[in-house]
Amino acid sequence: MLIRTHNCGELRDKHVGQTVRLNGWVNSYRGHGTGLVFIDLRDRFGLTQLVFDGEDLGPAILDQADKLRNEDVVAVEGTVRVRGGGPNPKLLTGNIEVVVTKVEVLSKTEVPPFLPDDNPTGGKLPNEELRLKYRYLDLRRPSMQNILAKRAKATKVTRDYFYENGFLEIETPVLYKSTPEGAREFLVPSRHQPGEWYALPQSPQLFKQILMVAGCDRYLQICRCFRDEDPRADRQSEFSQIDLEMSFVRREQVMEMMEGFVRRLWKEMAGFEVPPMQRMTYREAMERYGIDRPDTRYGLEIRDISELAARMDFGVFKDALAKGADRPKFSSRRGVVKAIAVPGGAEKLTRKITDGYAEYVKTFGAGGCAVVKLNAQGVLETGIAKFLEPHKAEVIAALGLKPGDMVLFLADVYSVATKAAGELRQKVARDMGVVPRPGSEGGPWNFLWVIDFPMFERDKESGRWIAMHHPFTAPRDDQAEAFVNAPVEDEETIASIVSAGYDIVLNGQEIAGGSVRIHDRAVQSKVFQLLGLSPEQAKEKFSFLLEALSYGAPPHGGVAFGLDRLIMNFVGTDNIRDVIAFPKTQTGADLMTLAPSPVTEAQLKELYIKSTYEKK
RNA sequence: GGGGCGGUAGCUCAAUUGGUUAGAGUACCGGACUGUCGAUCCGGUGGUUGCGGGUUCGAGUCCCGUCCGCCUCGCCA
Repeated sequence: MLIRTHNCGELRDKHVGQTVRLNGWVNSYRGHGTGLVFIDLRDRFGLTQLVFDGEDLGPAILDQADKLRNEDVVAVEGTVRVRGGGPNPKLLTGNIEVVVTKVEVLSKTEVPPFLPDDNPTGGKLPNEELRLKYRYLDLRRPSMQNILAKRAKATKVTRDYFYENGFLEIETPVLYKSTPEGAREFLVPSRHQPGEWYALPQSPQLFKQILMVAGCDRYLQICRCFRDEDPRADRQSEFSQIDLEMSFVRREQVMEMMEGFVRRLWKEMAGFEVPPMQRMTYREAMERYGIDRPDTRYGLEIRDISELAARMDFGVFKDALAKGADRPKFSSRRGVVKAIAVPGGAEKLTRKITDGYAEYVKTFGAGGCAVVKLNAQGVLETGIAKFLEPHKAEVIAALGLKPGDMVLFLADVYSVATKAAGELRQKVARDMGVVPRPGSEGGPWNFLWVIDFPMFERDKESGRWIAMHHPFTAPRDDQAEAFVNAPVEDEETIASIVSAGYDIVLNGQEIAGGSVRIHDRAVQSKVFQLLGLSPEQAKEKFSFLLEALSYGAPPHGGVAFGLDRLIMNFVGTDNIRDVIAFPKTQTGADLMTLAPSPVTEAQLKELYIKSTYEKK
């Protein structure tokens, strides 16, 4: 084999005159019959033009060139020379070409179902289903190679940063104990213990805490996590986290370390200097943006106008406000009226669009969305104008309205109105064109800490308390005493306790989340009590952790970053499958390997399993 | 589990109100061509319209079911 001396992206003017060997794939063939053939040779480093020149070398070399087709794998030897037909500025190697003297076909290809071309004729890539089936062909596209390279760089920067800061990279088991709260788990049967099962970890949460008890001090892992829930455009059932944990810290130390990491990562990946990150409480985020991961790159903030709305003679508002009126403020079941003022919306948001909003908010459980315009003459128009008219001055003052603005109203219980308003705000922002392009295209990267999450929330179905983050999340340091002393039935106090948790939000997307963990047994017992776990039940589920914590646990805390989402930001895609080498479909299938697939009866028998699935 | 969109040549798409032999570009095959770089020019092969039913004189088109993919609600501590 003609082993390469260079790759296909590195030859320049300075190599002219040298004899070189290149290996790669035939990217395109441009023939000129009996005399001259051009072939672009591709590897992941670039393209180099090869020339088969009949004048210099006689017809034999052209016979060989004629046999080559797109995606054949070849090795060539030849001489570098300045291009005879002028340079091609589109290629890094565009000043030179290699005059081929020897060709070796390393691997002849079948006609591929599609060519790995980032700019195919017609401008559209083959559909994703086909590209996933032939993933190895799709990954040959330069842009996919670029993504894989960026991902590799991001994980290297990650390891460098945390290694420099004293973290140990430690692997934790993939076959693990089932702890069935949280996401649905993937299960793996045990051959040695008939009827018993492993679970694949939703995250290495408990192991990393135990590593702190084990004296590892600082732990890092770039790990695979598994959650058997329906995927989305930005979510796979099998995904990667940058997972870490630190000993002898409180919230500030973890946040400082994370911010340093984000700063380093963005500098190296995007050349962007991350400014000091602002902090916002969960409550403020919910009030102003209706979501716990607010996109603060634009305004359109949500206002609570419940008091004003109560005085309006409008049935929809009155009915909503009557709900749970005796409940405390921010109670999820207390009625509220929320408003979003849209500057310039009167003109831009047509009836058709606002009708669409009414439909849109229904998907989040809201009944609809009332609309009013303040026209260019300063007159309230359309929708519910007549109900607002008697309170016009107050409405204008409360929402800071100017002629030409529009207001969208949501009236419902707090949880529904807030969520619907938050989602609607983002949709309106897209429609109004006020969302900046992602940072990879020059727009701002907007980082934000969200802190002071409630420790507990009521489960929608059962009505029981559930941990908002997970049951090992500590209360904020100044809240621990009040928490331990609060009676279980003291709804208002329990609901007001905030945790020592923190999320990093980037442009409205949660990219990391974590917390300081409980290392105090009184606090941990109280959490279990609230969650309705008896000491026996807690012991059965988490005995290994509780036992570990009882043998000298250092105060500790940690965080996990969603690696796939980080990479999506650096490559500028909104499709998570683009940043995973071998992704799965929405039904968890791998279209290349055709997993999942049936297994033999013998395999099942060995695992003491019988399938009850019946073929239709 | 619910809602929406899609599936026509290897690929990207078209096909009037249900109406002749389902077309185009590209890929592929053959031919021409000595400076191309999305090469060009000429010719050709290529179809179970995802699958199964139904309505109709007639179905790519309408109806029912089903499979697959995507988006989304629920779900994702």
